[in-house]
Amino acid sequence: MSIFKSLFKRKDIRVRFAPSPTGLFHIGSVRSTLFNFLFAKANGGKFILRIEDTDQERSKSEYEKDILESIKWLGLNWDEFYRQSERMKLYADYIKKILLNGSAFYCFHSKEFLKKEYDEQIKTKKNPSHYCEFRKLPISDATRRLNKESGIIRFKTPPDFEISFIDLIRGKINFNSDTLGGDFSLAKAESPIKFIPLYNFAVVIDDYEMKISHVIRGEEHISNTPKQILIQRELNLPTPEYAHLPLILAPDRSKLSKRHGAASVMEYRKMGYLPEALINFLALLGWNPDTDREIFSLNELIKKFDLNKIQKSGAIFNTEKLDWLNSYYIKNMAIDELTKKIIPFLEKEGLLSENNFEYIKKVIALEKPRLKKLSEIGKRSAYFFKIPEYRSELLIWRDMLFKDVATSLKVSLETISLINETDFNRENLEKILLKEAERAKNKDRGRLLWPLRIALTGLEKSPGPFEILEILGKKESLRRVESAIKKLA
RNA sequence: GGCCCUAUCGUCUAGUGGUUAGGACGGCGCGCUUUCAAUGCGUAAACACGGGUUCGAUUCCCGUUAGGGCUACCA
Repeated sequence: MSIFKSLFKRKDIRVRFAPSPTGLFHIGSVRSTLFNFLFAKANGGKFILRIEDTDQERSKSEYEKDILESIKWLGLNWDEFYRQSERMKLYADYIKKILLNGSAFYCFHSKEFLKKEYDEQIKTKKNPSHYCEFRKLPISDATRRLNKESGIIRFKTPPDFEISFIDLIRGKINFNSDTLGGDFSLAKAESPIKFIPLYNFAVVIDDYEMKISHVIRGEEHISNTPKQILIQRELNLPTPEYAHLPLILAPDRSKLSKRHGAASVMEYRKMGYLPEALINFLALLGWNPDTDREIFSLNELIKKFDLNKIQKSGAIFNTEKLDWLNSYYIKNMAIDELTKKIIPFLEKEGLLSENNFEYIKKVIALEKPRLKKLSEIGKRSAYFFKIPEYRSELLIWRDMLFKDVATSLKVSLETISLINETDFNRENLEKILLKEAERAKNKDRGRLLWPLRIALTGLEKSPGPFEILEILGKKESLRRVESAIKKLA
């Protein structure tokens, strides 16, 4: 392809993400959204969000809200927005057209009849299919009948017809029309004038009307593609380029779903994952940027993105790597920004009686390197916001006795109380306390530092005592050491 | 069952007709260290199987096996 041609083509790139609002915005959907977004941005094209809400029974506005909110939170903003329920007239026009040109017809078989036919086919080990005898019913007769009962508009699937298309990720894919299940449905007809389009039909119309150049969607849609191509042919519409993304799998290699724990984006948000971590992780799941790097911002992903580097096989969603990326982004986030993001998590646990931003900031700075998720903050740093509770046995370091611990704490208490408020910082505290610790038996620093740290935190595992002392301040620190000594008496 | 898709360490992946098959997460070990992290260093770990093609296949072809998707008046 010449440079001229490729530059020319780039102008017309239009892709879409087309969710149906029948459930929460799922991790698998994030990757579809992301790859569409990246492809559009990488090629100077447009990213379209289309809500496929033709199924009135199952579509819920709360789900649409969840989808929009999730996409915004991830920063994958769309250029154009459509809702299928607002385009019914358009579909009706196309339905009339396809009816008129004779490639579709009204079917009046009842659901019961269809079910019976299906069961019979299964029983006799035939492939389920419905080649409908209503094909021959004249439209005028059908229209009359429609005044009394509803019908279903079906496509006249041609027999033994080869359909093939090039998938940008997988190459050429072939289907025979005989394997499509017969005369597949296009729309419901509730009256001679009221039509409700079904998935395959609405998709074809919208992809055409929205001038979609590339359909990038999940692998589960491969088998819908030949049906859509058939409809395009009868309506004389161009076929877009197709790229079917591999699925995201649960650890047991099945399709990721709710039963594998959290799956919706908002749940990940609640668990304290950062959008940049989620995006970085999902981008690298089933795609690689041709370098050994692991960390990519959204803009870097746009620069690197290439459909050809997408994997063909499904990828398991591996929480450990997500956690690693999340902790990376937490460690590298500016402290003010991180503090703002974490405050709601502290509030949720009722740890913030007053919002002392500078104090919280110091705490966050200290916990930053050991945080995998924002939601861990409460458990880790509660002792900064309330008096810790713990068993006195926890104060014991190795083979120390209670009286040794009491002595050790008294040394700490005296040492600390000698330091001026103005010099009460980690460097000074470390210098002076370590000097004191050197006097301990076997020069075992733990004899002084372990009981001190427990007195301050009540926790077996925590950051070092010097930093904690500085943040807690002289007064509060002394109070906690004193109360530890009392505990031992 | 039928149709379709897929197959490199446990996981995400790089890679080539001839490589010591590379990286990352996780694991393990060591260093630092009062504990926990962070961090540095090191280490174990893979070409699903069987046929071809070829001087030579992890790489190309065919089959087997395994996994997945679809098989609606859902999308």
